[in-house]
Amino acid sequence: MSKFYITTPIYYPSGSPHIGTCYTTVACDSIARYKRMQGFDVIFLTGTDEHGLKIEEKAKEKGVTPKEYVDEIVANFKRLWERMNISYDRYIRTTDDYHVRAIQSIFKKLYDRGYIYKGEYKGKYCTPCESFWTQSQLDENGCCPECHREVTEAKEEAYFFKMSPFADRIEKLLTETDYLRPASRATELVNNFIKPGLEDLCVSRTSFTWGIPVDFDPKHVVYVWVDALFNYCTALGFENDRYDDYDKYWPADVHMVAKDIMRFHAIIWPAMLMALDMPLPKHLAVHGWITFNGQKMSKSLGNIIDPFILSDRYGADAIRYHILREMALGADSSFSNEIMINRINSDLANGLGNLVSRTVAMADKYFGGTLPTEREKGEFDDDMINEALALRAKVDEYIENTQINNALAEIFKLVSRANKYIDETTPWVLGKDETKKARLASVLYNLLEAIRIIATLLSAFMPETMPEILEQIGADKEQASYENAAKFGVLAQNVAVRKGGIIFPRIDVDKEINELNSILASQQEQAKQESAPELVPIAEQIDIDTFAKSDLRIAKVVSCEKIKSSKKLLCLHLDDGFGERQVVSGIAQWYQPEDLIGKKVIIVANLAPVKLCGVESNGMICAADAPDGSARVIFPDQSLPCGSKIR
RNA sequence: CGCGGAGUGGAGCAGUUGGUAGCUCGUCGGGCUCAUAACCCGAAGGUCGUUGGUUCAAGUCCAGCCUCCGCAACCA
Repeated sequence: MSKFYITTPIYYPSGSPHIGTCYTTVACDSIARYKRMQGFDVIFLTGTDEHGLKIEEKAKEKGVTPKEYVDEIVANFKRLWERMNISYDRYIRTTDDYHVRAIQSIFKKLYDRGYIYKGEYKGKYCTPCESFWTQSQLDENGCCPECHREVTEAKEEAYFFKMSPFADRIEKLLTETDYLRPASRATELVNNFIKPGLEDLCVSRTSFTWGIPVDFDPKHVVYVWVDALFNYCTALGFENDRYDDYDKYWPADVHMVAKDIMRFHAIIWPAMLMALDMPLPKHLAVHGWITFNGQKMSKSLGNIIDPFILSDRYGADAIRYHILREMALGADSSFSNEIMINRINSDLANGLGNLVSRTVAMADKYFGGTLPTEREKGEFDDDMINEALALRAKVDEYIENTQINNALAEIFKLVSRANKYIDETTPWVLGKDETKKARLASVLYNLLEAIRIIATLLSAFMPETMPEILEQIGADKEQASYENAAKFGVLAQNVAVRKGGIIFPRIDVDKEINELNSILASQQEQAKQESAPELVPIAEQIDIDTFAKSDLRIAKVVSCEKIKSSKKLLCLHLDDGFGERQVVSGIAQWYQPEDLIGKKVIIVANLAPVKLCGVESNGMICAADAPDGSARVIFPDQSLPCGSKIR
């Protein structure tokens, strides 16, 4: 029996799982189930990446230990996976002790081989907080985001992983093999990261402690790359004795990830495996994001789609079907309540559900539920039967290429074909004619067979409802096997149907959309309240002399234009009373150049010049934070002359 | 000129190596009545973002332009 190893990423439990993580997991689950059905020896792995500064901070905010904090969220993830019928074989947590030990030994191995070396990490350092920050983490004044005091350039001792030795091999992996799916993303990676030269990767930190200690240098903690990526191996027992099937299952057949972490899996992960001379995973399947009404999902927009709510309303399988059917491998897919409900109605309720319902009802009505064994072939039979017989091979191929949406589309073509077959053969007419009983039995039998094949193949994608359908059409487990999905005539000639409830109820579109919108609105309200702008604490006290060092002046905007290569920057030419001055300001999102030209503003006149996106900036325009997160420029009394000093 | 993606009937998308546009939903008309007002058939609707080029022939190749999106950068 051949093996098949498929993984989701390990998710970062800094918040509840959303529809995007749900998609990745459901997609992997469906492939795992399909492969199991085909007889593969499958391991399906998912888990959580639980270390790092962010978790440490969130836990601190809540007043619990980091472990307590992640335990709670992990429970949430597991609850959702249970709700969505995720059949994972293993769940790895990077806080599991076997993983911790394994990572320490992997880190040491990389070090011993010379691929990890000790170096210096440069960044902004806040002395009172003893914390390192990157440029983007700093607050709006370029100060420490925690205490809002000044930061200094500083260096931190850190371990680095050498990337450059692997650049060529990685480029080949991306451009000359079918590792990356879709392959079209390779150019992006090569142009952005490989061609400019791969920089060595910082793989340890001393600025936080919630992580795996480097055992030979314990003031360091292993940073996410080594810690998280190797989960795919440690979960099989690599460098630990919790499991012992690394040799059997590695390399992975498919790593599925969303596009935001493609880079890590396409470049960094292969590099680390190469450094240890380990086999590389066979495929990296990259999918897009689920966007909500065309926008990226985000907490601040309050448009996070809650899979718990949706699955409670429409059932896990309906949600699984919708997201699997909608998402094409490379591209983003737009989600809206309307699209989802329409899809559920047309495909599941009108198409499949109704097909089962009418077929079973007719078997019931004309034959009391049990078909007689006499048969009579007729026109249209072969056409539908052939289509049914050809289906499995097509689905196999799509699954092989991780194209789940196409696999589902293919299956639903047979649903349509079967519905059409009913119209072609008009069983209700046959039912009125005693001499046509054998023909009628054939028609119904063929329909039941088509449904059996459909439901069998679909059970990997909709594991909750398909058994119900199979039950209704009188198919037993053996008859609903993968093996039998490529055969016609498997059900007993005198098969007995069991009429049951409606499997996919039709949804009242308008009513549901209204209700979902009101749920969304109340969520949004809640999100707003939770993120109610806490005022930035007043900074450390200073004396008048310190303040006097800042020279604030009135200046008039003479001209202003957008800086083309950036999204947020405006370049302003000012008259500061002494002459012309060029200032760059990050307010392009909120102000058009015309809004500012001719206006007087307040500038910090004695700031050291800097270059932003290549444009020199001498000073800064004063602006204040608005509650919605935007910045509003402060306009002083417009009669003040340019150059007036503010004090 | 930072990198990449996208612009196709009302909406969402297919269109492989160039040969006069397809699918799903929606709309309209018809049929049927077994079924979850479901199902089946038919019709309307597109100068395939724009301009120019290559070709007997371009949505499909080449060049320029416009618009949208994502990433990166950056937000003093």
